Amino acid sequence: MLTDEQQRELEKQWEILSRGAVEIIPEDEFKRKIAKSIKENKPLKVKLGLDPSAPDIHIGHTVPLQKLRQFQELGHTVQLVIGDFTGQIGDPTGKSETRKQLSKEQVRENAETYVKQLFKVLDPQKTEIHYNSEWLEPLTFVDVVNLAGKITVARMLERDDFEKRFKANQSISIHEFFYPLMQGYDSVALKSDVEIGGTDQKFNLLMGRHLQKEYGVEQQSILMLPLIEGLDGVQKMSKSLGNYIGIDEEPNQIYGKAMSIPDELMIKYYQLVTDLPHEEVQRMVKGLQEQAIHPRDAKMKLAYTLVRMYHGEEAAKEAEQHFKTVFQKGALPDDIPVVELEKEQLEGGKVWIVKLIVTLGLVPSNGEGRRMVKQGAVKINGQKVDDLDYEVNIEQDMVVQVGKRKFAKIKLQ
RNA sequence: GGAAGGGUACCAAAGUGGUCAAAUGGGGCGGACUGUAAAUCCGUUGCGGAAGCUUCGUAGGUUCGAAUCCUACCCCUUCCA
Repeated sequence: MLTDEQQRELEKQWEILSRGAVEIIPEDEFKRKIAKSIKENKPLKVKLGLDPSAPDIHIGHTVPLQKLRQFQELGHTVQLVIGDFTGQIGDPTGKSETRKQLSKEQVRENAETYVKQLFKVLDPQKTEIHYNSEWLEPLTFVDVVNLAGKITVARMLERDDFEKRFKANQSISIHEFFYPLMQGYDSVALKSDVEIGGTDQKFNLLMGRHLQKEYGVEQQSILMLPLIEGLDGVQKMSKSLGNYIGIDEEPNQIYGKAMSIPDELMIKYYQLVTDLPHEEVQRMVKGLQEQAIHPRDAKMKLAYTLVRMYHGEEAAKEAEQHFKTVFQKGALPDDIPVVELEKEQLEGGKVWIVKLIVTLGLVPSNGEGRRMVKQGAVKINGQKVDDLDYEVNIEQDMVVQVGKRKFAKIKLQ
């Protein structure tokens, strides 16, 4: 039995940890684990698996990270599993190109940047870092066959994407079946108490429970968090889709990208990827629903918060100021990238407009450049240029703009 | 191993000897309107300042001319074994 104080602690932890979770499997077991941890004063081991092929973290990744942070603040331990072994095998998602294999050194290198970024959210003192090659690589073929024997094909085909592909008569490689097995085996090796992941991970997470039981290890509880949509508001945030906000990005970038998300997404972002106190988020949500707060202001606050989280208060203020002057007042930003031009590139001080914007790196090709000029997207010192044959008299500190966001300042050599 | 169908641009999908740098839709990009939101409207979407060049799985061939026909190869799917 718990003392009254312990009981209160349990309720508090449960309230915080279950907040925002889409599903907890099984709920009562998870609660019992927390209770036991409090009673025995023993932290829970909370596992999160990571894919080392994409070493840049975006705020989509921070959804589980924020949750882990909460675990840590309540005294629990985080087990980060870097899937270096898994990453060497291939691609489980059925996409056609095979993922390029990473060498061990690359993986370690990636992992380092990765971990550095992770610690912007997590507490290093309460984080263990593991590489799953540690226990997967030594397995013999017999071990692997035994592992495969713990599961049937029918069970495998329960997994959503396998099922779909199977029904659609699309190919499924045998090795893809090993992905969930390997991930599940990680939980066996680490004796994890809890594993967290996105809703898309449900099958893999459950596999961990299944295998732990098979191998006689206490089963982990599962805590599933929502996936977050990217800047387009439709697709899951991912690097390959380019709809992400990276936590290592420039303050102005983060601020700007945050401002461009659809309104409907704001609440989700507030709830899942900010570190604001629960009560404050609630106020915001209510304000928006009752239209007491202008969506634009709410979004600016969101943008501000995100910059503050990863670059600090000062940077957030500056980014906000920058946004106001550049986009709300239409002024020029004060940090325009300076591009140096060599004298040889100028013929008598004049350069063809299309060539100029290509040289400055504002557009990738002449064709694209021509289009931009034709469409009135090009400005020189604030003056629109839509004459395709225009020859520019290059001057020192001339500012060239393409579209709303791309600027360059010319420096003559 | 056998038989059949298929591989077209960022994606989906037309095109089956010239008028095809390749319809249409989605996505992207730019402009207008706004709040760098949504919705809407307009434009644009291989490279090249032009002549032209390269592109329809890969390599050859037929032809004045090929995404389209022929040959070989690679890959995917289905059915049979």
